[in-house]
Amino acid sequence: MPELPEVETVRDGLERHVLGRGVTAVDVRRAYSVRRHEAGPLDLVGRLRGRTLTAAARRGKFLWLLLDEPEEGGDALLVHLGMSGQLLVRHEAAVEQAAGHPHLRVRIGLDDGSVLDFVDQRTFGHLSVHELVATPDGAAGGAGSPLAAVPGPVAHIARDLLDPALDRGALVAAVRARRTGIKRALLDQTTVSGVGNIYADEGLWRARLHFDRPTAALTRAEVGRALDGAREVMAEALAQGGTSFDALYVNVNGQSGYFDRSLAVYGQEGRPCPRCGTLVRRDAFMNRSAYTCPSCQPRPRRPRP
DNA sequence: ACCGGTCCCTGTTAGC
DNA sequence: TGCTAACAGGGACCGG
Repeated sequence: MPELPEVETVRDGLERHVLGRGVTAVDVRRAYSVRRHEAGPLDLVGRLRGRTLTAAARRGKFLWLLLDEPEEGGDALLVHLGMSGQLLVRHEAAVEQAAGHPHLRVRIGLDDGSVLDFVDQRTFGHLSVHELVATPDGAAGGAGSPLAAVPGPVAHIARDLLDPALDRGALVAAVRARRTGIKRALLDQTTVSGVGNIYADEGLWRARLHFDRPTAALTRAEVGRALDGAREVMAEALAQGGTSFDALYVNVNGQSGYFDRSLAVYGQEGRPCPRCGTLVRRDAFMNRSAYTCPSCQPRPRRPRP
């Protein structure tokens, strides 16, 4: 599934391939894929047609394309890829060849004859148009952090771990102020964004912390290790997968082979921990999974109250 | 205000 | 072989 590194790869690909292009047509094949655009598919089409794509931005797993001739404060096409979403630029013969793709949800025609296709098998992803709002980023950025203009639905999303403006000290404090387990805190988008199940588990393994350790009882150093671990794994994945947009066009979905080789615990139930050889364990967690090394990441003695 | 549980959706795989 | 259930999971939403 697209995690933050894949979303950043897509953003980078959009920046290099569709900026400056004008929107000539929008074909919404499945209304569910634009469900977050409250005024409906026809309104979405009207707000995009004739506009020019002027910038590609991202926060966490949300990405957006800024639109020209802004209204007061500007507006943008907001995209979330969900579990299986892809944004694909198609040229020439590929435009027609892909027109019948079974999972093509929205097709955006561009003024050079190419199209930007939103393909999404499991339909958790969505597109919508929103005006930009200013956010003080109090959740993670703290006082003195730069203001940011983001689409309305992103206003409550904290800065992500790859954001240069992230205030690490304030984030550590915010995590320790929570009354929950460390993995829940890492996955809470209002505290820090962009950390999904994979990077939470890998970051906690690097930090040698069990996912259910209470945040309030962790030291600043321990929280810092968990955040740094997640950030480092994401940065490494980004470095490995950064060319997939150019190379494939058909697949910006993270299937570069990186995960097969590099994941220490995620999806590795029953296989040896790369650090100590103890077999990796899977636990049910938040309607999904949590993977740990039982030796490196011992379970807290007392469960959280 | 904060926290935890539930649900949305579809295709693949495991199990009986 | 054919069916059902489990699973993948970010984020909106809701009740306590």
